[in-house]
Amino acid sequence: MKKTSAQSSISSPKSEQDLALRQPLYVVVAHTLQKEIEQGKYTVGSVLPTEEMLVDRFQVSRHTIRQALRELKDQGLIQARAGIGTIVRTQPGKIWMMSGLNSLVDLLEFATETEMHILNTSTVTADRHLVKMIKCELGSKWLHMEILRCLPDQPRPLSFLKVYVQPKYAPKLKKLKHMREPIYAVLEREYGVRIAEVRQELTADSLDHDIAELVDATPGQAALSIIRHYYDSRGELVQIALGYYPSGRYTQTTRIHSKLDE
Amino acid sequence: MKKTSAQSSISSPKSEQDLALRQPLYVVVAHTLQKEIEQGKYTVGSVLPTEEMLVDRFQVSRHTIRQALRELKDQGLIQARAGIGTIVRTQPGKIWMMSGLNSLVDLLEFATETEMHILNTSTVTADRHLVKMIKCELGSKWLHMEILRCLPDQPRPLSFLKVYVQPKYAPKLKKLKHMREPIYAVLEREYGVRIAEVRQELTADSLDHDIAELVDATPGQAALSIIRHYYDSRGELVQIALGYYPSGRYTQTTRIHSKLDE
DNA sequence: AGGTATTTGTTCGTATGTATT
DNA sequence: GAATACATACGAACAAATACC
Repeated sequence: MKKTSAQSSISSPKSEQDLALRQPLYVVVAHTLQKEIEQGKYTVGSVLPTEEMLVDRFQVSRHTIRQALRELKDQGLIQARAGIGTIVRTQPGKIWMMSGLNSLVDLLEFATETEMHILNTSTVTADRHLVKMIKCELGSKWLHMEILRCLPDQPRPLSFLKVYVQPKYAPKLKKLKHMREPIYAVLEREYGVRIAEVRQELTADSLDHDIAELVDATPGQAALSIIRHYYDSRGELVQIALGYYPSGRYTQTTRIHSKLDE
Repeated sequence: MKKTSAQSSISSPKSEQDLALRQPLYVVVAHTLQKEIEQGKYTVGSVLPTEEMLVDRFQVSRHTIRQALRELKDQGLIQARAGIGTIVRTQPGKIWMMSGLNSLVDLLEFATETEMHILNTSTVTADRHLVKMIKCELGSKWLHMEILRCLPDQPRPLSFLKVYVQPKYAPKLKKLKHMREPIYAVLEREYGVRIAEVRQELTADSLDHDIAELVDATPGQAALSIIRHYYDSRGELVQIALGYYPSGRYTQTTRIHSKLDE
């Protein structure tokens, strides 16, 4: 007499869960609310239903509702204040599409909008120079690809990428010449790999002659250089990308929130 | 017979709580564990005590332990995996001190280590140019300060900052010429303002002549330009900072995690 | 100004599911 | 398959912040 009062309005009890969605309840709730915010059901500045009302609506415990709201809070989507309620802060996607990078979802979705032209592909062993560049293990082997990333309606490339992928994923990658989807999407489709975390390191640099020519920029021009390490859900490093973004073509916004301060 | 079994080993029952620390239990637990990781009690790669053991040790519920661990997880400090345990991923502070920016705490602590030389102070009204630069409201008034930020043992400045602060905080700021603490610390000490969120926008630029001279760099050299908007816990904008970091003097690392993907 | 209702924040307890060894 | 350890989910209560009268 405890199991009978479970889910009702958000996902069918057992039929649809078989193939696709066996997701936790709080994820379902969070997604539902996020979609509704995107669709304008709750506008920026407006107040979300109280936790108790959401409990009634989704027929889950307050604990589950709060966990869902915490996800949205961590994304900077909403802001909760005791005594007031939960207000919508920003509309996801809309404004930040091209520049935003607040969550992994944003990062990956942004990558989807670009075209990838693969210049060359090779297999490399990490020497000291490469170890220093991308902070991998000495002697480790990698599939190396050089890529130009372009936006559909822009004359000049967005960036030049040097990508290093674990060799076990080489078969499906090494013959590619052109992609409309990022490499992580290929890995997911072909190998079932899901990226769970990205760590990136960001500096300013001057473009050298070779790269400047590739991206149609002037040598010495300022550029963002970004090194990204991609990890799967088990914490294994699957991909490293080194990107050069000439100044004026890319801006990155980040949100840093405080929960633990002293 | 429920309240008597509360806190014991982490904070004295009622004596020390009066003046300073009336913090939630999970914050205390999180801080304690973080300090212990910093001090090497748990090294990188090692396994933290199980949640049940932590329940015994801190004499709090598992829910509270999990909330504490979630804080550390969100910072990228630890990684939990079912069936395995909770492993330490990175040692906070140590390596990333100069470069790291994973949480607001890192950002603010990093700022503490620098010396600020205030070049000049003035009051400005936002014109179209300023609105475009720092994305504030047209006609709003700001206390403007130009600052050189230096690291104690480095010959050249780390960065040049143009800072805009709400005029209501001007009295305690406008006569300053030198600080060993960042502006937010002054605001907190003098006005009780606590920064709860920072949004930053990051691009690469070439240094113009004036700024290059100030930071002892060559004109045209690449630099990170970072715009930061500081908000308090009520979501009010209290400060905007525009920083120029010549290439080679500053690197920023960020961690992006996925919890909600579809 | 002050008290009460509302709403989120924190904390306890308990049970079951899932991943790993 | 069994034991271990984290993940998810239920319920309940009180505290703290805010709004309203």
